[in-house]
Amino acid sequence: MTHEHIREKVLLRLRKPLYTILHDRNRKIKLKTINATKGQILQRSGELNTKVFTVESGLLRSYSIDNKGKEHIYMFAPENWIIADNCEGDIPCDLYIDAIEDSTITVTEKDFTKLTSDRKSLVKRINVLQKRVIMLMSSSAVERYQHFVETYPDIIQRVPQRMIASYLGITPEALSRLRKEISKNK
Amino acid sequence: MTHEHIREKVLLRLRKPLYTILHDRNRKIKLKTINATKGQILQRSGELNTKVFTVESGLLRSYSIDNKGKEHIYMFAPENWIIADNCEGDIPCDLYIDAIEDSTITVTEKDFTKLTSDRKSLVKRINVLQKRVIMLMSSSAVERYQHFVETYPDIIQRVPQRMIASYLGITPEALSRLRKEISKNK
DNA sequence: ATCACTTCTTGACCTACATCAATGTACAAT
DNA sequence: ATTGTACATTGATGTAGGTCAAGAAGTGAT
Repeated sequence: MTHEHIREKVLLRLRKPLYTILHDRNRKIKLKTINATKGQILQRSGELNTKVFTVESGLLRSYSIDNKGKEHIYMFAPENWIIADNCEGDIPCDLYIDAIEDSTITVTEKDFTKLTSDRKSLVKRINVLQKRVIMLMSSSAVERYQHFVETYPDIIQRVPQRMIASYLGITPEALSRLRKEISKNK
Repeated sequence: MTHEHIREKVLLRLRKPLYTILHDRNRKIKLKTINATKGQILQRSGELNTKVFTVESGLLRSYSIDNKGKEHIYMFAPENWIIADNCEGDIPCDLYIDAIEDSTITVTEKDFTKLTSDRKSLVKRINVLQKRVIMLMSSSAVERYQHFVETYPDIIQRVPQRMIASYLGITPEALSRLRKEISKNK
């Protein structure tokens, strides 16, 4: 069974009905309280999602699935925690969110109009960190290097390699060898 | 030479004079513009620091130093980026910040009084992520596990081990073995 | 009670990356 | 020109943690 097959299988398992809305506390500010049963999925990677979940009781988690079908948990959210994918309204999410225990959750919509430029920069920063954490957990050194090169092509020119290595979480020796491999395969 | 010795040596190298203030643009809002030369350190780990650096030109980096004296770069900050340790006013910083190139930087004070509860939660989240990134880069699986147990003792009771493993970035098998080791050494 | 299902554990083996040590290379200071 | 210093590369070897496969133990459904 190839990685593709495993991934397919895992993703299939995830295609289940979405949560049901049990109670509309206040329509005007788009705030709903829902109950989710253990295992229920609240959000899928790839969806355009603008929801923020506040856990009243129970336990949620957010996670990504890598190209081998392996889950990587990004965050647990017990009582009083807020959990959401840090994607903007028109960008597909990276994360799945589901319930580890039966949970009661308040759902609100992200309000992008209310974002001050100051808060926007915080949100952006969280975005970068989210990607970084997921990368560190699920990608090889080669993948992390290539992602870095694509994302910050200018930085590469300006800092010594050993600092790139230090950013990627590997040794300068490993980076040197990995670059050699990459250039060989072209 | 032991790790302690190496660490001492590295830390010694870092005890150099702080930056000098060249220009006070506006005292009232505590905003200063400074020039830093390549290699100059703007902030040290362990300091109580409430400064935020905005890079006008040049390139800064923030990094931590682990218990073997090894640097781990947390972030590069080229032109127009903001860089700061995400510590609160009365908690010592985890990060060093220095200049990779000669740089011009605007320095502002963090203003905790102005933090809305909403923004506070974003800042808190960044804090958690910062620790997580540094952990993933510089700590072993055992250390990450122990840190997790200390930080979220309740979560441990509520989720299957394989999810803890998935959060830590290791396999369930590895976690099982590592727990065995830890319990053996007690 | 039994079956299916999931989780945890254990063993054997593998691999990505680390460590250590040597060499090369560029460039700044004298 | 020469020496020093920081950086990159390469080789030999070590190791933390991954992979695969096989139990064991718990748990819920029939």
